[in-house]
Amino acid sequence: MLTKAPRGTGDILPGEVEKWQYLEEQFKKLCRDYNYKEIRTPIFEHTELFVRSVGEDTDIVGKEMYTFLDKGDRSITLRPEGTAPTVRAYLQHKLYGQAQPVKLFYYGPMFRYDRPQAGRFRQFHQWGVEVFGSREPLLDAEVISLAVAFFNSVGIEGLILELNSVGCSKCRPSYREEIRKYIAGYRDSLCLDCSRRLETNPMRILDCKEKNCKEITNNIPEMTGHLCEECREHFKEVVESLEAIKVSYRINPRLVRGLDYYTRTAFEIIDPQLGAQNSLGGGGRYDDLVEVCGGNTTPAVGFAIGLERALLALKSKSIEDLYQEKPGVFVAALGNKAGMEGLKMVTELRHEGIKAEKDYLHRSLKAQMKQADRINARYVIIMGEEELEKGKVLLRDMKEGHQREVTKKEITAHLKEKMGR
RNA sequence: GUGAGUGUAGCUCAGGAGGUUAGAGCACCAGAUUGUGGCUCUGGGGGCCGUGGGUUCGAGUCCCAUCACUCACCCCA
Repeated sequence: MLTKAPRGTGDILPGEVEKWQYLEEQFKKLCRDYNYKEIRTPIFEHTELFVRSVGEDTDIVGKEMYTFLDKGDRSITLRPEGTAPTVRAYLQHKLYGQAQPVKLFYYGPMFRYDRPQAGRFRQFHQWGVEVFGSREPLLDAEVISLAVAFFNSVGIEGLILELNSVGCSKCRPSYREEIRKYIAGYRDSLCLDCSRRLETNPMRILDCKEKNCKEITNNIPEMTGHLCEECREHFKEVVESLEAIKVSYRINPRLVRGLDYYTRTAFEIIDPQLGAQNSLGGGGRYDDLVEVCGGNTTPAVGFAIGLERALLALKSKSIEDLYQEKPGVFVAALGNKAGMEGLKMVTELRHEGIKAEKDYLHRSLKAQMKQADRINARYVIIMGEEELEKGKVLLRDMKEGHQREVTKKEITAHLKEKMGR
């Protein structure tokens, strides 16, 4: 236990972390181009925030939250998602007073108490964007296109964008009733979860993977046919906008997201090559959430992408494809006196922006050469007693395999020129 | 929370239906003309056999429990 990370968590080690850095850079760059500003919120919040916003009947709130009492008897929850905290911050700092719409992005760890499996962890990382203050369908298209652009920019291919409209507080209740009525006759044939859903959230039955439930719901009228005038128009324009900017999509009338706050647009990006957890990201519109959290009516739309899953989809790509190790210089010093000179040398080189390393284990020259080779050193500076007495060092080109004497004074300038800096 | 599978060296794995000091490859360290990398050769260090019980003269091997990992269900990123 002492030497084991808790279940569902893990360390990101050198060799793997470079991939993370690569994805993080790409995402930040993209957000800058789309004019989104970063926001950083705490990784824990008052439990109430998630219960109210994500929804009492959702799996996240019902069974997946890391909740505890702090020493002041406050109920605290490690954030299971990023939208609610962003909404909270938006209201707390009165960001509605800024130029509209407010376009934000975030990145960080999220926590859900779930049984781990491929692509699912208890601590995982998401990044997402949230836009407040516009109900324009064109904005939905922008948000979706940003998610799609990210996957394109890092070379993840073969994804499917699924799209649906889940209606609004005006048209959804009647659709819910419709489902209830339709299914009432089949009540006994439903799976256990679904008979519960019939009461709590009938729309989720559409999403059930049980064979029986699927058959029952097969002929249920679709949500898209029950949208109110405004929602239907909105959905139509989202679709048209996506076509206008050439984002391909697939309408899935059964797409129902697991968080209660979604209205109208709901979408998910799926990698069919992945296992059971194949959703790389998803999001949608949540026009009522800000109000639920105590603010004025403020339409909003956003998405979240799972980093671990993006990495899974990227698996085929090797680190070398994404990340080039900076070539450097290895200083091989022989003997104690030379060792000190070696330290001075690497310090000087580093100050010049050249990657430099030396030996700290009093190893033989042979071993030091091996080390130099391993860290991909382009040059090795060999300093022995003899050379130092003459004020000179040996400069070895590891790639060409030859070496020559250079005076110690001019070595830095020399390398600076050679290493292109 | 439910189900199935798997836990032997840093990594990937061997260990015939229980029997001596638990092996290999890779990695690591050292040496092969005591100042020169990659290739090769030689040697070396490393293992509470996940943990705890039990059966047995004897358990890495059989039984039970437990923990962890993996995959799936549920749900989602």
